[in-house]
Amino acid sequence: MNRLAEIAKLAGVSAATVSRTLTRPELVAERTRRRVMNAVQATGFRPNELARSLKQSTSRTIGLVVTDLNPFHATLVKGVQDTAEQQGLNVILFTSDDSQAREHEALSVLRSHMPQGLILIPTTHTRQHRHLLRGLTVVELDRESGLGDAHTVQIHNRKGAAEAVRHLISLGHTRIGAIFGQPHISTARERALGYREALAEAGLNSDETLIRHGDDLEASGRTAALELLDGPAETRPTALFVSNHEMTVGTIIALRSLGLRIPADISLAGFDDSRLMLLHEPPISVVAQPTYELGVRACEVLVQALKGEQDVQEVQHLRLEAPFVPRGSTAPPWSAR
Amino acid sequence: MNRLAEIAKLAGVSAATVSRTLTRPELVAERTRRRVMNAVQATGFRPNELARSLKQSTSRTIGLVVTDLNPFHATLVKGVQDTAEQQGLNVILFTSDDSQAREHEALSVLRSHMPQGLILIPTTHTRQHRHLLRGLTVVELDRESGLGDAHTVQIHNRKGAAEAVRHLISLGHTRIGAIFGQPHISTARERALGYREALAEAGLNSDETLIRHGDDLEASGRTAALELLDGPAETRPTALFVSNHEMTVGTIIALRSLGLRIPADISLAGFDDSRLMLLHEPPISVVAQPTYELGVRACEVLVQALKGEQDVQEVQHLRLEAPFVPRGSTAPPWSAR
DNA sequence: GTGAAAGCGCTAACAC
DNA sequence: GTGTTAGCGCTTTCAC
Repeated sequence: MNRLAEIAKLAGVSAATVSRTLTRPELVAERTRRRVMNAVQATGFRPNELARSLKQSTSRTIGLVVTDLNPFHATLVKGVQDTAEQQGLNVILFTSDDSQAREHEALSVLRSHMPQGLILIPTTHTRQHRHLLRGLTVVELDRESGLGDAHTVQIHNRKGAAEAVRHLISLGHTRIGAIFGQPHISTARERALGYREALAEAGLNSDETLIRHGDDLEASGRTAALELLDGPAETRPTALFVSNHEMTVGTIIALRSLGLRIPADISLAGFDDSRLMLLHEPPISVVAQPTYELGVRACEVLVQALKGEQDVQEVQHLRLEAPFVPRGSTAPPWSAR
Repeated sequence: MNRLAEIAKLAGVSAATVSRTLTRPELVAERTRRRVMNAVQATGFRPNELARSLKQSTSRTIGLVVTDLNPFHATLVKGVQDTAEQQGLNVILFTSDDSQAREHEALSVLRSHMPQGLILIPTTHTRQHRHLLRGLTVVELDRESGLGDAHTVQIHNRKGAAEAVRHLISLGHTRIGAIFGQPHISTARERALGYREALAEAGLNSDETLIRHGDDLEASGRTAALELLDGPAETRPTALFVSNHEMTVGTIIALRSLGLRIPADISLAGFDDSRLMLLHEPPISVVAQPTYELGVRACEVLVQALKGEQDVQEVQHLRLEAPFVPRGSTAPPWSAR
């Protein structure tokens, strides 16, 4: 006998009535409802989600695919999770590591779980996995893949980057090195645009030899920084703008290994705030993403989209502010002299 | 028509044969198998996990309940995730925030998903949720709740803590303040034991006024440190041992606000390594947990337990080494003078 | 307002 | 080796 039937027997009603009591209590007479609820509470019964989802052809589950699980993503995930829980949604988590195979697997597995929707940090492979997203409500988080029908929740990347670079320029820097992520990722592209925009405004022409593209991981930040600083002090950059957290960490390590003092020998502006950035001596100036809120908003957008499913729903494109926070790591050039 | 039946029609076989081809291909004739696989590949078919799990009364899913989602947990989760994926297991993630209600909800929801097993950072409430774990293979990670039938994967807390304190003693410290988590949590208790053990070995009697208990969050570390250092320099501790990462961060912040230099004015030994600890100036001496590996091992223990389900299986209790890593934050007392 | 019955998509006896 | 059939535990018409 299935579990629902047990409760039914206990309460002296049919299985259908138990089900109704649990899902649409207004359809059930007050007295019956009470009897059923008593039986439910006494046994600690909770309907089998799998059976329910199978029957309804959709689950109370959403997928969350992140590209990695560093502190930035952890905060993102927490924002999504907390919000999802409030909505009675469960989260199945995947990490794509920016890999084609893993993203494919994640999306494929996910489909077989009939999720209500999906929150996804897209990768450069997402477009070719388009078919795996068919019929799913998708919210792209942090980056965007260019798929027209997905909602997006991002920050003002260009603006944030421009602010940081303007700040460096206002301090008197003219040779500002930059380290971005891979150019086919939207965040990297937009942040690079902001960098160029700020330079152009100031009448500085952007020198391509001062630009590097890493892969958003610490090691590539280190390598890129070492390359940028591999030259005589007279010609090398007097400031660096690094466009994500991990690569900023890599840059800090590189600067140490070169014995360069921040900001005396070189100014550093990073991206993504963290306690590391805050507690570093000196504290690192950063473009501070509202990370937790990004997660929350992504989930909210998803929930809203799921609710209004019937209506002709507008695709939402949210952009949150990511203010530049000047701290001790940025100072006028040659301040050591 | 259900999706399996579609494939069946396409390949000119019955649904059962498609199912067999996918789950136990050795039972199907070579030729048939090829025809089925063609149809499967052509359509990108993947069986509905919900239906499969419902039928089999168990899913290819495991639950993962963490107490929070800070960088330490993120690494733990990543270890679990990566390993689970290799085993074809999906992870449903929950955060209990050490709250009774949230842990209850997490475990209750989880049950309704018929997971194969559960990896759990237990809380002080876990024992009273015992009934929600019935029939589930459980691996307790990081801490232990004392439930006899759960596997556990932890570090040598006592040993790690003792090493750290011995190091401080060997530097000449005799008044060593300590900040632990709540004493009803196993890690806090064990680390406190290690602290006392090291003091006892050295013939130092442990002074209860030098001990504080926080809640493993940053703010409580800050508060506790401020309390411990609220006194004349002559009587206050010359070194602090803080038994988790977040509270160590809080302590660093407290020391800064008091204008105390590390290690000149006070030595600091923390728990849990991170880039923050490493890049801090000076780098913080810590008991370094093998965090990622803890996650991996927890998942491995779970998988192994699931495999050997039939046999009378021994309950596994793993303890990994957490070596103390001395760095610049610990030095002889009064080294400033 | 409630019950009977069908069926979500799959797997596993059991028959052939 | 393969097909037929029953059923996992629930929800949802459709009757009454």
